[in-house]
Amino acid sequence: MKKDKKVALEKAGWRVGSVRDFLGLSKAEEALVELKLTLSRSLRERRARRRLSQHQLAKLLGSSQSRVAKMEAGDPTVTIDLLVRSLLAMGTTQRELAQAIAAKSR
Amino acid sequence: MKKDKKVALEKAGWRVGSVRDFLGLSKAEEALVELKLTLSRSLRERRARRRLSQHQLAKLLGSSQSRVAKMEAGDPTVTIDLLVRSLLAMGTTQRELAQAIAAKSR
DNA sequence: CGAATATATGTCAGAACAGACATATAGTCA
DNA sequence: TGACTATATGTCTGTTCTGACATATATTCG
Repeated sequence: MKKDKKVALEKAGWRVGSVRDFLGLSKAEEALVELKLTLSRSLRERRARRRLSQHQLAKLLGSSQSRVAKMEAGDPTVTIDLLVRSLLAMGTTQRELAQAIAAKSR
Repeated sequence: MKKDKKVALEKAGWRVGSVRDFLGLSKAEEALVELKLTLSRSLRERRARRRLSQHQLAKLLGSSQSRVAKMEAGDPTVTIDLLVRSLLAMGTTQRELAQAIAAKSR
């Protein structure tokens, strides 16, 4: 894992490799966090492309500005579910979603 | 989406074929259900490929046989988060995940 | 500077989900 | 048939997530 990424993860409050005693799980957790970051960035990009404020997007999603901020910040309390639902609600297709995930967004 | 709507949808048999908006699902909800089905299938395929029983996989994931069954059945109580975490725990890479999502089935 | 706007952060009650367990169903084989 | 194995389904309870709210921190503009 790259240093800046690890810093970003720690900043977001993640404790990598601490939970279960299953061998591959810490690696899986890492992958999960990466995926979340990918989706976070994708969400922010799409919002920016539409020139929506967090407040406007929140209204569109039936959520709140603070939660949108947390989605984009990769906050640990935000699930992939919420991120994906938000992306889909913005009109992202499954294929586009796949592309975003594949690209890992940089 | 409301849970009772999802339940009603399942009762109507949406798992077998194309998901349509005959119950008034929005495009985003439709896409979400499709995505979950895609991930469900992918999970089942990967488990089958490894010749693991649901019980074995459950133990590997730190979960239970019943939850694995629900994951594969696309049960409404199963989130995308759980599906993705399971796939990643099985060693699926982000790129492979993207491919699975892009393919939609198969 | 102060007002306006956008974004970030912390907290909390209620809602949704998780694993676990019991149990049902289905297939296999002796 | 009955024992065995795999999978499906229903439900419970503790845990986690969510939207909402308050509030802090930019940033812009007059």
